[in-house]
Amino acid sequence: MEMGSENIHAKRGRVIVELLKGREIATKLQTLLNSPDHDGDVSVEELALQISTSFTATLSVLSSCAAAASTESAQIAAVDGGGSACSGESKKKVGVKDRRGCYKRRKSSDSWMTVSSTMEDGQAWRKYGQKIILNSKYPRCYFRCTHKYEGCKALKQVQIIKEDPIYYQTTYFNHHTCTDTLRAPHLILDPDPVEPNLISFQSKPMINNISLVKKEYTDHDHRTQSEDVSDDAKSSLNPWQEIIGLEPWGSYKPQWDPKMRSYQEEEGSGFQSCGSTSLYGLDMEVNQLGDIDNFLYFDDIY
DNA sequence: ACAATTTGACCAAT
DNA sequence: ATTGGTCAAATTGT
Repeated sequence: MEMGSENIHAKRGRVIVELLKGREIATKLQTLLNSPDHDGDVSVEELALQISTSFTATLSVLSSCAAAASTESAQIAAVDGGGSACSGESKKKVGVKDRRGCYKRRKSSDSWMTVSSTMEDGQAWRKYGQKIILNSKYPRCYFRCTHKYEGCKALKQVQIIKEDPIYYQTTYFNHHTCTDTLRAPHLILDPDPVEPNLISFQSKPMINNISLVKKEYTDHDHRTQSEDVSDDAKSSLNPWQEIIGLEPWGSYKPQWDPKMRSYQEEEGSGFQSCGSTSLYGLDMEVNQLGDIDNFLYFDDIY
């Protein structure tokens, strides 16, 4: 296994997948134990073994993450501000527009990550790219806010991390600045799952902090009505109707100039890293595990 | 007709 | 040289 070559991003994804798997099996086991005459196709012992295996795999990934954290912590570190994005007059094919591909990573921006069983988040997005990602089974899709040309800088990246049931890992960059009237009319809610019922894993450089913060979260707020999720699909979400969020790590923050149709320098607001409720050590403010099902938020620092 | 998506090219960072 | 993020022409959808 090329464990060492795998980056933290990929490892994080695998951790999530493993945990999801484990919980899936645990739920199965629960069902099995609750049924009066459990003569299912799988034995209790078998399920227990699968859970154990899944968690072992998770721990294995985590320990390797801790080792790699220090070396990779700077991977998104920024080139300090200053020069324009496209300074050089480089060799490019004739006929190609000037600003193509010109962008620059920013030191930091609002960013957070969620894992959800649906891609739908109530926002109007427009896909602008897709990439095969190293060590990833599925491509990463790039979206920007539909109202980009009104100045909204919101972006997101979506990637399937697990199938059957399907899970999408979504990384958001920048909050929407477009007005409510510009958004989908029936979805005025703040879509940014910044401080919902959350679990945060903060690691500097390794995981040393877990905190849970409670907040209500209602599902219908995050789904469009036009988006017809079949009853079939809905039921398959349970009990997986959660979103797992991972905290912002540094990233760039390009500013789109609607008139110039180009990116401009800008430095923006810091992310309110829900630190107000972060605590050291393992702190469970959520009364029970059931609450976690609604929304998980991982606060993770590289 | 316009709007959204697809996809290879392009660029910065590593 | 490789990788990931973005652009924009071509294509598809409405």
